[in-house]
Amino acid sequence: MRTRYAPSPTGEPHVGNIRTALFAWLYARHTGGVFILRVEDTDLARIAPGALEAIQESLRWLGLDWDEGPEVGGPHAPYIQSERTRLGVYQEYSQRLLDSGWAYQCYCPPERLDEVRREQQRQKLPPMYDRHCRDPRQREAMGQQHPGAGPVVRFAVPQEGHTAFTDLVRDEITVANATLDDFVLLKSDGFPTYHLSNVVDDRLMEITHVIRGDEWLPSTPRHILLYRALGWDAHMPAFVHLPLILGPDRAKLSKRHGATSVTDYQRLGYLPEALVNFLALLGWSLDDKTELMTREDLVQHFSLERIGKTAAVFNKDKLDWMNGVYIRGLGQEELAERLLPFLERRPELVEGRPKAEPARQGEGGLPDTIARPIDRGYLHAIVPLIQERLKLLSEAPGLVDFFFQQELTYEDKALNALKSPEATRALEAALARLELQSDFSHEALEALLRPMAEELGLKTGVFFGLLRAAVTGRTVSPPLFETMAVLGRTRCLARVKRALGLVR
RNA sequence: GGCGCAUUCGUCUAGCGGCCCAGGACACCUCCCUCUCAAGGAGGAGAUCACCGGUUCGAAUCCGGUAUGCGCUACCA
Repeated sequence: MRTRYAPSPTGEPHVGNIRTALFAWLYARHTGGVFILRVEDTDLARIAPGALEAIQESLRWLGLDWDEGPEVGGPHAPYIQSERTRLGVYQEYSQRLLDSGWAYQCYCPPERLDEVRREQQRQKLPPMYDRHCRDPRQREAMGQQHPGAGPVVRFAVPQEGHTAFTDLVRDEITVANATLDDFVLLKSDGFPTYHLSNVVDDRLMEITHVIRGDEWLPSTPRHILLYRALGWDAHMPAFVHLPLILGPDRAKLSKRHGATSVTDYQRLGYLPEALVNFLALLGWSLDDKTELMTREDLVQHFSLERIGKTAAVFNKDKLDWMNGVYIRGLGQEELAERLLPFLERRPELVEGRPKAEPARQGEGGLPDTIARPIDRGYLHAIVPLIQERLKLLSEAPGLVDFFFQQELTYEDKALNALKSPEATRALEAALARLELQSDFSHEALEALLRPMAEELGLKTGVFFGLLRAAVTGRTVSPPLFETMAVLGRTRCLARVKRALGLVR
């Protein structure tokens, strides 16, 4: 089996798009086939600088390796369509269609096309090219009228009959040829349109399964017609149209919906393994129960038969949950490593992150006042305390900053809780005991402090809350005794004293 | 406007004629655990299977129509 992912380098790849890559990759890996990356950059106006790199980075980050394509090469190189255009690949097939009468040159200027379209819309007719230049005499006249502009090549769609094909997801699809217009194959700049380049390259690269988004379903009949016109009937690939991914408003997911590019998710602190798992479940399922699957599980179980037909809303809450599950499943060393770039705010450590971009939401890192590089040994001690409290890697700075601050900043809520004679009395008593305590293991601290609550006539929740506020500056933190143990005796004593100083 | 596709809890989905007055997951609610927050455990609420008609002893599952939604309708992919 040979599948391909054929993105257009117009920007950072978006999750809907990369889901298509995932499915094509999964199918190739599942069948022991070949996964190809092909770049469809035939629209000069739309290509974005750096987009190709972003696509490759995204694929790499998710672990979707390609067997043929940019950088790795392959028997059908080049894999970049602008380069193939320069080699005359599409020109050749366009000429072949011209010679066999399946295509014709069209000299209609854009203004005329616009006008025709407007008129059709006014009359509530389907907007289609009126096939003006399909007539050789008209064509010649038009050519003389507009000598400057290079002509485009259009496909001569049969005006009668139907075109049918089988989609592996949706079964039989039939369209009346009369509803198809004479679409452009070769643009006046000499570059092919998607329809031509896609069909030609899929054949030349011996693609067996065309796996792509549902938005391509309507143009598949054109592609079928092209295969036939080129005499490639016997080599028709199987078509697999994937259900679309929708935003919360149920419209096709796009940039309007906020964070949708793969690199955005990376920056926000999602794990690639979580994203892969989540994306695989958008339009595919194994059974009625299984949801957590590693990349290996997915490769092993993936099948075209179990791809769904209905468009799916991207459920961010569920992704967040799944990301938390994967974070909890990480080894502590591993988690610490992955947390480092988010803590130090060293963008170059977040793989694939293009160098000098301004920090985005969730990317704050620890305050600049905290020395870099941060102490790894200390971080390793902290990690177990926050592991089950993280949904996103980017949440770490907000959870651990108090561990690192030299001069603790107190939340208003925490400070207010300390401002009562009761609180002062409790803190003073605790401080006195802590000063005599040398063992700062969490067990020892608990053994020391828990009985104190009763002595002071305070509920443990209240008493521990006061200590928490004094030692972390927060009303919410990891468990008190473990936190104090990690902070250590010196910091704890200093902080309790400082808190007393602030409220006395 | 034309063409195409789709329609099961708020969301992702299971279901391919009787096992389903519909199962799982996220989110939500309650309780348990508990020093806060999480995590975890136990429950709960939530879907007249879009609607109408047909086929059948029997339909979420098959057929037809309707409605709604989405996609496509460029010298963009």
